[in-house]
Amino acid sequence: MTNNIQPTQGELEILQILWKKGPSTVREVNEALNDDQDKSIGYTTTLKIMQIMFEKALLERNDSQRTHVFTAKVREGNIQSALLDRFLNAAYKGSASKLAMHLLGNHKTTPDELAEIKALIDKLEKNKPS
Amino acid sequence: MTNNIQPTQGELEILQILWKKGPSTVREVNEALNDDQDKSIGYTTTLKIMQIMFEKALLERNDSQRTHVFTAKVREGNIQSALLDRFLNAAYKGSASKLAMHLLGNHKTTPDELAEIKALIDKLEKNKPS
DNA sequence: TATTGTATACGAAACACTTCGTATATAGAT
DNA sequence: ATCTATATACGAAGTGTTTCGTATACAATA
Repeated sequence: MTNNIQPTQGELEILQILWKKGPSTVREVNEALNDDQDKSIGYTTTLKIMQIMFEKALLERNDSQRTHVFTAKVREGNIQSALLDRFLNAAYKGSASKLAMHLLGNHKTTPDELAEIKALIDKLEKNKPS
Repeated sequence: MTNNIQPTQGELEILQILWKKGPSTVREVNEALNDDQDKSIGYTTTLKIMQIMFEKALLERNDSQRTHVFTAKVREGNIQSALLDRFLNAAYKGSASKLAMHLLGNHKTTPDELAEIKALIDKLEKNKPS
């Protein structure tokens, strides 16, 4: 049940890094966090959050070496879908089409992406012939 | 600049009610909150949050009567777009098409809605002929 | 073996949101 | 004028997240 998982903002940032870079040490994650933008986060802060994430079972930890290596235990797509679900209900009262309209209307999407989405819609329309 | 506004979960629920029902008293909002689902929120809790929202300029207040009447000072679409923006960056690293794929893939959308979205895509494609 | 650098563990402070108890004001009925 | 019901105001406790200082462990090296 990945539905109940609610990573916080900080946790999500760490997950993004682990999803992108694969298994990493605290130091690597911390440096990646500080690479981003203008932020400056202390090493022990990152460590603490990752420890909490480990307790919450968001991360796996290999502690066979002195320097532990952490891995995201949850899948990117799963978390995204769960978060999307919450967001859709909280902000759009469940109206997926309204969200889609805002999404496509407000953000520059490349022609390729538009085509991809349209292809998906076509597929959905075929599978569900009312 | 409605971009900086970050209503909390509780604030958003109150905004939803005010958007739907229009100007309302604290009691009306509180009752609407308690109608929803299985929640049970005290009157003073609702009052406190609405007072804070007033301080944050999320709400307008007519206190010419003993019973104050509150109105959402922010537009539904504006808040939704701002929240969507944040969410898109936090959870999808800005990939609107990936979000769209999840959205359409995971949620039952009616044929009408799909058609509506497709029409929007067509329009976008015409306006931006690469 | 003693020193140094770097790792994790622990605990507490800072902050924000939510919740509600209690105080106070006021309108309306007696 | 007093009483009652209901309104807002205020303050503080409970909870969760983020932040980091400090303690402790340990490996490598001098």
